[in-house]
Amino acid sequence: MARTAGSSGPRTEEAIRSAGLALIATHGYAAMSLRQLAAEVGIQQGSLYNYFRNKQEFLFDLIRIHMQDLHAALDAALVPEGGDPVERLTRFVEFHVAYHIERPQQVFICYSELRSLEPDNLAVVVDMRRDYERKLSDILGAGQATGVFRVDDIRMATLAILAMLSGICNWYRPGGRLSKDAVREIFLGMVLALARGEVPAGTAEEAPPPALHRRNDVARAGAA
Amino acid sequence: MARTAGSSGPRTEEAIRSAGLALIATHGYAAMSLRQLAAEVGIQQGSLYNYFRNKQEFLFDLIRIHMQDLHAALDAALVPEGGDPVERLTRFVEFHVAYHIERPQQVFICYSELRSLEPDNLAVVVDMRRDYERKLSDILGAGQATGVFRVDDIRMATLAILAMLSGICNWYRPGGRLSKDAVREIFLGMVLALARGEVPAGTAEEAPPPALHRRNDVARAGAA
DNA sequence: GCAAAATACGATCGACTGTTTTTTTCCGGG
DNA sequence: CCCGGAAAAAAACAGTCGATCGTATTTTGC
Repeated sequence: MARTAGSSGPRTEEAIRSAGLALIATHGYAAMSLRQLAAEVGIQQGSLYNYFRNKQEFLFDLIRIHMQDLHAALDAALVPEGGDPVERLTRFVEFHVAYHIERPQQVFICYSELRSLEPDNLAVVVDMRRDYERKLSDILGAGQATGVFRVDDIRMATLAILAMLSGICNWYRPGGRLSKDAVREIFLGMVLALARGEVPAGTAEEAPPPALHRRNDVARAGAA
Repeated sequence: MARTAGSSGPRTEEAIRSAGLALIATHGYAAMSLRQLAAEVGIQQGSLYNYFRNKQEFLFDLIRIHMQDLHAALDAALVPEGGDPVERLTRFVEFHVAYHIERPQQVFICYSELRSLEPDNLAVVVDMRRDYERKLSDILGAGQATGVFRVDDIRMATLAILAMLSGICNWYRPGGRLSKDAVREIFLGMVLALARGEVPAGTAEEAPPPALHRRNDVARAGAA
């Protein structure tokens, strides 16, 4: 036998993609064998090579396409460009949480399988991620300029926010205690609190925050 | 030839452990071959089996021992048990950042290689992590009771804080822009801001926060 | 200095790996 | 109806994998 009845290229390609996503997310790229993947799709292992040149290209495509989709979706969520920084940060957080919570497997792979990418492929993905981070940094910077945000260090705040938001994928399960909407609003509240900074009780709202735990004195102590 | 001159069990064991840590952190558990590990240590592959029964046990020991050390170190950092919640949270954050920033490889493995653990071993590690999380939750709960902390959901705040703190290991490099101490203080400030919650400008400091972005109405909308 | 334990070698096992090639069959457009 | 290209099977390749074994040598305790 050879070509099976009812076979269709695009349909098989999609099946390979989604099966590969699940297998890599569950067992990891290195631990997923192509025989396992083929069995999941219902074809022979050799036939996979009608759809990619090698295993590495398959992983890279999976990651690259997700990152491209992510960028496009974020840009769509952030138009119109106007709005004050609080509103833009709100839109960013609500988008990020909603998008990631729907695609936990892709997100997990994009973080945990970077080490499985060959150097050239890794460089491409790292650049895309840096662009994404910058979009958040720009919002924080704008809010810092108008005074609605008070973070010690914009770069640190960017990384902290992305880490806590992306971490949702590690524990959120549909049907859990909280709905997706609830999780989104709770995390939005925490991000806004973080961005607005420390305002200890008893301080007039327009007064600058006390020096306690603010950096600038210690920040460059160990800079290279 | 057989036993080599100058060979010592404990010394080899430590060499295997540290080489394995680096290899797994770099390439992943599945991608690390025992031949690679043995070559790094400078012994033959079969000799590794004098130090563990199989590859899985090696990974499990690596993770389990780290978690045990982590717990012991945290407990030591949190004594005496007294102190107000802000001080205890400060101690927790400063400990967590300092401890994790010194052991990025262990931390990375403990998060990313959980999927490589066999079910029984995984259950042990998950339990240990839950205990660790609970210690942070208890601090947040105490602060919530006295009113110094105002988070919408203690469980979410626990996960958010741990995610943003542990994320430091993913990007911190010695000799970077910020010293370890600076990173620690900046993240402490962000955690405190997050825990103290949203206090919009114009609100009296003792008045309860406005309902905007607070949960309770929406939290159980999709609960199972 | 001698016996027992510790340590490592070196060869080997069968199973599995990613990949290539050839062959067979089916699908879609003329 | 039929033919070219698409799709999959089938078989094979050369390596590598984790694991086991008997054996040789060194270290250690007495």
